Amino acid sequence: MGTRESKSALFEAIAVMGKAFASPRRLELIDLLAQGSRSVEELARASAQSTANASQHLQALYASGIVTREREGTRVRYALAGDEVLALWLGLRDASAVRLAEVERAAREYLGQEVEAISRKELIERLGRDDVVLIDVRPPEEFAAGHIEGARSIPLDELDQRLAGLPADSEIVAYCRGPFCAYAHQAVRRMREAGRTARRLEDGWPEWHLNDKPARRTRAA
Amino acid sequence: MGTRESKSALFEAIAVMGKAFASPRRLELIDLLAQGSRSVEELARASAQSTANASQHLQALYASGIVTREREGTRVRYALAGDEVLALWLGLRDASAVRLAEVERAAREYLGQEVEAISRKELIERLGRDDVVLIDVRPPEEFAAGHIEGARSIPLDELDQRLAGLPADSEIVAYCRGPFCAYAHQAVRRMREAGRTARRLEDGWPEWHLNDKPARRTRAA
DNA sequence: CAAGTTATCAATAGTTCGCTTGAATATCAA
DNA sequence: TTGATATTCAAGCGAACTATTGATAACTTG
Repeated sequence: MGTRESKSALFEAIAVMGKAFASPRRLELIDLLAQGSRSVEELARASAQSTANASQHLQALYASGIVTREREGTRVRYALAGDEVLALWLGLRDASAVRLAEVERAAREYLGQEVEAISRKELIERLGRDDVVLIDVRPPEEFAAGHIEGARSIPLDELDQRLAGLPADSEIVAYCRGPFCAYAHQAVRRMREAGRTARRLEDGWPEWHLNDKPARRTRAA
Repeated sequence: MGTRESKSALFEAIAVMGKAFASPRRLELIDLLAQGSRSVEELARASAQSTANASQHLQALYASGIVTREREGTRVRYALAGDEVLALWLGLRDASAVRLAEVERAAREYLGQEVEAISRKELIERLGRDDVVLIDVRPPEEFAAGHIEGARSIPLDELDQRLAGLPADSEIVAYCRGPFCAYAHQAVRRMREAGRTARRLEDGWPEWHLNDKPARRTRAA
């Protein structure tokens, strides 16, 4: 009975997950978790908020089904709950960039001078021909948690010192956390200043990983 | 300058769209709009809320880039802003069903006794062989706004009277707004009670429409 | 232009949210 | 057990959100 009641109960239950995406702080945590699982303290540090606050948000994310958690000795490791959730976050991010001018504007300001990008498809081709050097400019922990096959880890901090070790005659492609992450942009700008031929991959690791799946989703998103 | 500031500005801007999905009432409006565009008053009536309240929520959805609107004489017609937005809503709905037991429970309670479903793929095959009768049991306005090619509009209200007009020897497949919409379930139950062979389509019109697109998304979701 | 519809606005009250601070708890290592 | 580290809990307060009500504005029709 109570058709009306149970219908609104359904929307209320779905909104529990929706609320997870309603706070900038939580979105930043989700974005970090899209790179791989992390402890509370790491997440708090990387997102520049207090541990207590990060912990609260992470608990909210846990309650809304967005993340899983696992105790590891004295720390607790949080991770995205699954690829549907990752797809949802990327979808929100991209849809907001399309529909909200303010997102586009903020992204442009944050990323600085635009640098030339290479598509996923072209990268795959050229990797097959061994025609390009692919570098992952994210922090080493994120590389360790997962990276594009064939990439070398060169964290942005170390780029200047390690640039000499890269072949001078190949084009270099840098990637990082995603299209709204500034690392690859910065890396490419620095390499070009140093006289190298460099571009950034249009996407980052999460997108690569998601699109690399054998059987895609059955239903939307 | 202000790298930190502009980064948080970016997440704040994205959260503007995220907030749209944080309220059950708004989700219900989005779900209705997934069937086609509607005026404020229609939406208010269909979701059993006051016009003023629906209007407020619709304005919030407009501000977050989820919907577009257009004045039509004395009324204002709202519509989903695009397929990315539709995909986002379907993704949230499905992800919440996977990750939140409460959503599953509420859906089961709302839908009542489960009825046998037919997959999209099988339906396409059998439609090709003219082996099945497909009926759309949504309200007529929704059928008019878009429907599966080859379907006949038989609103649930009229099913009992019009059942006699359907061939007695074919299987009948009913579809409605989506997997969480009760119309198709009810239709199939009634047809079976009347001695017909009937199943429901696993998805509804929005999913069909979205998956029918020629070139799918470039990036996630 | 007057009447009727449809949509929005404005003000309010109750509720929830978000961040801060300081204390409490859990685990590990010595 | 004690100390150290990582996480969570609890309380508080201001801000933001939500639904309600009644008034107002926009548009169409007669």
